[in-house]
Amino acid sequence: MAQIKDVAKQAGVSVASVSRVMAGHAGVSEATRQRVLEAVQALDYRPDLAARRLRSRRTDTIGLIVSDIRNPFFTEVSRAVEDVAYQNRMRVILCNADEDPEKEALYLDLMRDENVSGVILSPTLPTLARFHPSDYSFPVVLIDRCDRDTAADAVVLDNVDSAYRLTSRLIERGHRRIAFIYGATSATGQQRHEGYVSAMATHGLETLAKAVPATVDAARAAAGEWVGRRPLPDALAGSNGLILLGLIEALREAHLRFPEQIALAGFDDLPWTHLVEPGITVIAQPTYDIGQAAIELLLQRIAHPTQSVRRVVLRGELRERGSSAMRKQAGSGTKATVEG
Amino acid sequence: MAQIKDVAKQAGVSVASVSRVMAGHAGVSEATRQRVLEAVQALDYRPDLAARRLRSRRTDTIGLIVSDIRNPFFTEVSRAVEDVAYQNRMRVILCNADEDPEKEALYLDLMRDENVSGVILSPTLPTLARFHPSDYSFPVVLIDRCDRDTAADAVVLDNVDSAYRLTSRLIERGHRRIAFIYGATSATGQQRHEGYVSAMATHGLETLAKAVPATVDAARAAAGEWVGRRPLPDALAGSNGLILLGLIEALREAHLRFPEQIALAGFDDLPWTHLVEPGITVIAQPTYDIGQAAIELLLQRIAHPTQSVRRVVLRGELRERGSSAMRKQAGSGTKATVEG
DNA sequence: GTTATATTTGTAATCGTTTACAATTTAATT
DNA sequence: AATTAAATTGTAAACGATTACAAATATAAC
Repeated sequence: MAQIKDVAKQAGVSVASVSRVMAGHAGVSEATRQRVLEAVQALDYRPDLAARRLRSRRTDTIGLIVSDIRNPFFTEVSRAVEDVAYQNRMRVILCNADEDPEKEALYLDLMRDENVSGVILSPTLPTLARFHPSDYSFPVVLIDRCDRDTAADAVVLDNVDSAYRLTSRLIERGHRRIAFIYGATSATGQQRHEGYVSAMATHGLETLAKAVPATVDAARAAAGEWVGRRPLPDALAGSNGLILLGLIEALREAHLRFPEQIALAGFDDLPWTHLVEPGITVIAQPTYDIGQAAIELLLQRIAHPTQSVRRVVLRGELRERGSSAMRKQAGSGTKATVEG
Repeated sequence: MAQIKDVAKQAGVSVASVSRVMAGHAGVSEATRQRVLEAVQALDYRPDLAARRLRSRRTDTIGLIVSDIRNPFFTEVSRAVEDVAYQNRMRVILCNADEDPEKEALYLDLMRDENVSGVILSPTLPTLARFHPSDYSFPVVLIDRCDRDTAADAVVLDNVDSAYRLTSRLIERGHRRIAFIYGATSATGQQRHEGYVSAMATHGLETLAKAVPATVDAARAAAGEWVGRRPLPDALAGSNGLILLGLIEALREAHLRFPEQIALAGFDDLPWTHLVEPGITVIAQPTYDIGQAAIELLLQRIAHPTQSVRRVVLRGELRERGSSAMRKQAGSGTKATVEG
């Protein structure tokens, strides 16, 4: 492997000039710039990153710690982060905390070791509760999960509003007894619950909510209890994609059809929400935009460490499909049977 | 930040001893080991990775280049890779090539720059066609996609066999005119097509196959042609999850129900395959195992650079659900209507 | 108690860059 | 042409670890 001194010799200049050209620094004449670039080409020189990072004390690397890589929300976010980061000559280290606070702490430690320029983090609840930016040696941008009073850069959905709108739509469609099953282990679940409660209160309706661990199985079990009792709720709503999946499974187990026997709605517009007949009404998150906003916010923060704390709130989009249809009305699609 | 010499001073030993303790090398007495560890604790010392990597010329980092991070297959693989890697004190750089050969080449270049210990790669077709391990400065393990004659470490599904079994099952169920829509841009699509052709030939049946770009839209368009014509095929099969999704959308558009009017089967057991009534018959890939096998193979290769080339072939599991049911028979589930 | 051997320790060179600073060249001004 | 200022270039000292190699110490063998 060619080194910087080989290039310098070949180009007939000093190593300093080569370094300056490689880093794109000013203060080097066009003539030497050309000669250096030629030598670089000729020798296929690539600067040694370890040496560069040691000396310059910068890594141009950012860390992305997601709570669950299997969640399509985070894969889409990570695509955006990666795209923008590489456009800005930054590397990305992607870590999956699997909703485990210990793993999360481990990865945050690792970020310190790697001396990253910054981190994008979707924190677990305990980490968020104790989160202070000053505890970290690098700037942090929170995504997806953030409390109202967390003093940190963040990019989040308008969770309360979105849940309010989703619930309101169910109410508009004639549903009254609306059960809400939400994730107990994340800030988003709590905030979406808040929006649900608020919408129910506005319309003078009683709430039927239950907090569960954010897994398909827990949601199915919880929903199983609701649908096993009589009277049935008019509608079931879930605070995220996994929970929604659990709700559907519970309905299938109980041989209940939606929307004829019980309506359904939730968060996250996953690939299957329009496939499951007659389609499921959801709040769609602007996932790519969230990632993009997060990395841009982080790059700004890195460039201006003292600028004031910013919070970007993006709006969820209500996508209404058959699952939230009016009660006591025949399914409008291909199904022939009405009310079991 | 404490440095190695601070620790050495605090512990009353030389920097060499500290280094040896940190690296877990032998040849240091238990007494000094303890004193060093105490000093490390006291000063909260963490070795500088850039310095270590520069001097030792090792990064203990592996690269994982996946073709499409949105594909659940790859997210699951990446979880496994990450788990095993971190257990072995290795870092992972995850890159998403988005099925774009140029991006892929860029990332492979980046891996060289990062001086990674090894790379796990699911190559695009052009890269695979010209793939020679010796072209890279690091060991490479291929996953998911590999030709029969590629001389490289690899972990793949038994694509031909799995497709053969899937097709055979459709034939057993009474289907004769089976259309197969497969991805033209990956080795897996081609191999699964081969298995389909082979099964059809074994049973003396004519093939109805079409290669498409591996996207939902392309699959829907292609399937749209089949289902627009008469006579209808008896069954539709797709070579991966995205294509399967396209097939279902095409059926919905044409108001065709499965399995009553046309049967359906495919690859990849995604979260929704059992939700779409009456469930879709698929070949499930052991995704986590594939990732695990890949990283283990890579670690072995790193430890023994000259060992002979290995290929791990994992078996796909046929999961039969309602979508492949016998022709001319009423749906056995909740649906009331028979044959449109 | 010597000698030989094995184990443990320390010194100092090294990894390949960046960058402060000084030295030089070029351009601008008088 | 002399002087000053600006732009360019080069020299050499970092950056913070690892690791030959030599030196010192402990252990074993006789």
